[in-house]
Amino acid sequence: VASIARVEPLTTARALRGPFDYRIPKGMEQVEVGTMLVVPFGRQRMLGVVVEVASQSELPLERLVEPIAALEQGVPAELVSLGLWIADDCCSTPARGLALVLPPGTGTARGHAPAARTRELLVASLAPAGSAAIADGSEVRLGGRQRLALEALRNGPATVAELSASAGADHAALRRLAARGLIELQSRSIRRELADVELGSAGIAVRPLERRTLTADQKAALDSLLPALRAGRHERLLLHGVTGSGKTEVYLRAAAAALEQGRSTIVLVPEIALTPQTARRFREWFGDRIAVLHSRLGLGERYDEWQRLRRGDARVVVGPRSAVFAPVRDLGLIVIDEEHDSAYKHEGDPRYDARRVAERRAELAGAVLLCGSATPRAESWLRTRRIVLPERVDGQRLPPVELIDMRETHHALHRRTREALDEVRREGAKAIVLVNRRGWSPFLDCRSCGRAWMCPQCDVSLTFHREHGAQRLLCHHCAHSEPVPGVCPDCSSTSVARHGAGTQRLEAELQEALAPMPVFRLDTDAARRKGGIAELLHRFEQSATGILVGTQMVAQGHDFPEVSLAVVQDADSTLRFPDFRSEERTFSLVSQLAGRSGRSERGGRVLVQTLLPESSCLQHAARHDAGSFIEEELRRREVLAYPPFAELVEVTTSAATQAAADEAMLAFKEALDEKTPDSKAQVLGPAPLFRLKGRYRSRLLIKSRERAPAVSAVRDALPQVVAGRRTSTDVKFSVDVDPQ
DNA sequence: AGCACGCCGACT
DNA sequence: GTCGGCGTGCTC
Repeated sequence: VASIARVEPLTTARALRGPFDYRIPKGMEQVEVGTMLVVPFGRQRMLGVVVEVASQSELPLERLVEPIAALEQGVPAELVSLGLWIADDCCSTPARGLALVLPPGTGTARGHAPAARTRELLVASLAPAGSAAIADGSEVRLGGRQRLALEALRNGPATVAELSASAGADHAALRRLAARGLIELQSRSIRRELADVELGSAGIAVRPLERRTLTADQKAALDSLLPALRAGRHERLLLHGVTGSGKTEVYLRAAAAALEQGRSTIVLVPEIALTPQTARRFREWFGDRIAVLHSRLGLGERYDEWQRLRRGDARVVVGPRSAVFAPVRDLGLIVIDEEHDSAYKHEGDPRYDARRVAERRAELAGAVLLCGSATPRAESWLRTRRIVLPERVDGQRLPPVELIDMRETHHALHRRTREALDEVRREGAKAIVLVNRRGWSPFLDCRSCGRAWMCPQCDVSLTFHREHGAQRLLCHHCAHSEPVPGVCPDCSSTSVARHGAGTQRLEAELQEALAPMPVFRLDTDAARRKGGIAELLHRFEQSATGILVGTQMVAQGHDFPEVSLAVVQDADSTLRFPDFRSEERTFSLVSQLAGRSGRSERGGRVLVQTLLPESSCLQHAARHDAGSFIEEELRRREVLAYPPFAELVEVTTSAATQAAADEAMLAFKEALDEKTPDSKAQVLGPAPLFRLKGRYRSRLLIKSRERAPAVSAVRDALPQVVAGRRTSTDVKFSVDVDPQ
């Protein structure tokens, strides 16, 4: 009789090694893999997920306790194993892996799932005794952290999370302070913030499909998928098609074919902002069998969509990377649109890659994986069967790309670029200008003593921002912001110089130079304002003429037929990045932007400003030759033993001091060496990383021919160091398998 | 991660 | 003596 439930408690602790066994009482029916249980755990009660149901336990039965309750809503078993696999694959914890697949609204909170739109927050405030204690500190004995916490609270109440960031005070320290009556702790119920705006390009009209019949290429692509789709056989396919070659049409037909077999489809897009427009295309075909799933839906909405998918009412889901965890019934197809996009990599713990998760899920479900891109990753090119869509559906040619040598120029825009923009104005057309920097100027210095303005929390220079007359210096890595200096604090000189040009400055300069043509700015600062991206793009589309200035966002997925000129202001900004993927990224960015131009009747052109016009990735991009670029890139990576010919695992430590970060890293490296005495894995570093949000960091890179042994060595060494060695408590480890 | 236990320095 | 910070160990 199966009466034991193996449960993973939903806690983030690294040192905790589950699963833990619980005795299922007679009355508690329907406990299966995926059931969520409220269980007693030590002195606490905690939410956990059943990962296995067994008839026996290694522990004597009388040591086991019974769950307190079972939640109504659980997780499909298929997703439980996917979550646990991610935990392993990314060197994370079971709880964090499982958190990815839980029904919406089921946090990692203790107790029971918050059904209401509230969450509990522990808020600390200074008690009268505490204020007195600060006034004459000598009267009370306090630890360093406690003193810091008390002092921080003088500015008003704060949450535990805030205090641990500012004063390093943890729950335990605060509870002791509370026990002594120096502070008060209150559990405050706060309303979960709900997205009140419809996201994405709500206002943008969908152009009717030019053609509902497939081109010969599209048909060939589809035909090559159908056998596997109909047989329920796992297969991977890379659809390599230039911008405008009709990849979406192939996705639609493939999803329709899956649906004919009674099977569901997951469609992944790189960004939430791209969800609505893709969802709309699919809705034309599939009506209300479409669901949309992303983190900015309100909790209620998200829960409803999740339920519709789980019940099988909706059979096609569109969303960003997290939609790969959609609880669909009978998965038959996963589509990954713009598969090269780095947004598919999740930047929190676990640092999963939705493309890899999709591969795994499709494989387990016997589903077809269909990836599409105009600029595929070298990895996919090498490992996936490929089908080419060489022509644009409208029969137009790709626009000519011109590389402009910036070595002789001191302006942000070359004379030829300015002339081309002026021509756009005269013709009443539209242009897109890609500027890879937010703000006005990326750095400031003092003309007389050379002082540079840096962030006090991070080792980066502050960016000068100027918008609507307001000026600030901002750090792009943390929330730090300070007023613009009038004089240099070191030498009292009043001559402070701003260097370089960002989106704000280009916007202002173009506004002046090209008046009365309207200039629209698209970057994260502009997107945050009311209306957001959608409204901005709508205004650009509605305008008869105009310039769209912005960061990478302008290169993505929005089609404007009247754009006849695309400019990359500084193509080297991505190339200068010290990273083996920088060439691929640059190639892709230039190609994507080129795809935005030249759909107009007057044709189009692309200008790429660069200090390195002879660089091979720009040369290939100028010829629209993705194939040769990738082949060359693959040869280079093979020689240097980079992915896909090797696997990289990046381990980072962070701490309040460099010494602590380094020490922890050395301890880890020792533990790792013990795990892999004879391995062929190469351990590079540790090397210090630049300081971020007040935390000093250290980085270790492990390079290995095979992924599994490297990952498992790291996975074994981690808890040993975290739990065993007495590295100072505030050291944090972070592991990134296959960093982007 | 939480939570309790127990060691040991600091102060009555 | 006692108070309280801080290190250590455990959770089915």
